[in-house]
Amino acid sequence: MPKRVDHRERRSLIADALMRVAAEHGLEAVSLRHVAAEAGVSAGMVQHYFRTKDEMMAFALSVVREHNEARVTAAVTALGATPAPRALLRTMLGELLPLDAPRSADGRVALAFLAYTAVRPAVAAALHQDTAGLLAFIAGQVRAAQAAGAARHDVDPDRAAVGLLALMEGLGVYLLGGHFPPAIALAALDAQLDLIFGPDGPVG
Amino acid sequence: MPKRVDHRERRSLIADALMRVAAEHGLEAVSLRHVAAEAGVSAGMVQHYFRTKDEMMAFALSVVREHNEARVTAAVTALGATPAPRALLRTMLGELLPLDAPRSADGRVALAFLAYTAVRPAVAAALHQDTAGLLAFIAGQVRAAQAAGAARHDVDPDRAAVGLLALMEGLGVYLLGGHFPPAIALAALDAQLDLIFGPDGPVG
DNA sequence: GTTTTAACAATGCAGCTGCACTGTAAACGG
DNA sequence: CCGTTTACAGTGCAGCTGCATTGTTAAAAC
Repeated sequence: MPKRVDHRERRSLIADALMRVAAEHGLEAVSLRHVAAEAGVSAGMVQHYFRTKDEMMAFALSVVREHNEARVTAAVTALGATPAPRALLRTMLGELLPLDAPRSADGRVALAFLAYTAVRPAVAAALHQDTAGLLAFIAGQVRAAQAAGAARHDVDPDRAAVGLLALMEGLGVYLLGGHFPPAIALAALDAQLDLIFGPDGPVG
Repeated sequence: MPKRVDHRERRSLIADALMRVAAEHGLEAVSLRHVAAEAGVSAGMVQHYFRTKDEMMAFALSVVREHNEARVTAAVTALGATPAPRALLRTMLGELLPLDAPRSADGRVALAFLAYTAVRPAVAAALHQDTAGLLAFIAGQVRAAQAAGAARHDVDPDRAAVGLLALMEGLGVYLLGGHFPPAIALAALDAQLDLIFGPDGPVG
């Protein structure tokens, strides 16, 4: 072997370039040569680390998922040991919203992949797991708040979880499309939390 | 002139073919020749009615918007003269969800265009108008229900409208991705209406 | 010190892309 | 009857696509 190289590092380098291209020009602008140019490497090198374009796309999708997961866990752990469910959800869902440039770039890539996987169902399995995990987590938080008397008892935790997650996704889509500014999205998120936890919930 | 032809009809024919291609294989599979083959016409004819591909894409986007608008107005007018706000919104938002094959196909195209316009902001102006119109309409319905005592008074109509529309959009995205079945989406929509109008609103 | 092998780089190729261009047939105005 | 105009069909072309192939270099294994 020559200079042994960290494969993961190179693949991440390429995937980052891919995401930059996708965030700026869309997924259909992603080609081996474009990505290679963006990464500042030769097209041959890209082919060396990804045997096919599909393999590269799949890896990039997994990176997007890891970004989101890292964001969620970072936001959650930053709140300390036993945060109030409402504050936890507000932080978590707010973190997933494309409210600044880096999250907006990630969001555009994620949206592109959403459209991508909607047409290639075989690739979408991992996304389903993420959604299911988030739903279970959110529902658990709502249930915990109900048990503590900090949420309305006439809401179904599972349906509320679906509603909360879908609301966040929809807000993200509209934000990415520039349909309304971030403040509106945050206000809608808080209003939704008010509806579930009551207007007097901890952390308005 | 030879046989005078209805331009709009031909353009619609081509746009329909484009949407079929986009719904099945994504927007990146849309090419002059693919669309022409799907429409059963020559590639030269497509070029005759659309001078550039961008012009064709823009027209197809407008067709998607018209589809949605037609669906909304049809659903609304079918409810008669003075429907209850909650029933109206339930019908309208339910109609916009990709719950069956034709709406799913339209939804996939719409999602593809969402990702498309997120990267080409210049094309998105018309979509903003649609969103603004829907938001104003929904907020008006919530306000009317409040005035009639048929909705909670502690909800802000504008925020509720944003929440309702974003919820619907998010549910649509998750449905298209196959993240959960239609029944879950409808349950979440009804639960959300319960939160805004109270569990005893007309038409459960 | 030789052989093997990983890490690239470069080239080539068939196929597709949007688009310009040319050709042809037909209906209308004169 | 004729020229203009519209509605197509067909061809050609430069450029890009993914991918296979073929180098070339250099570090590791023996």
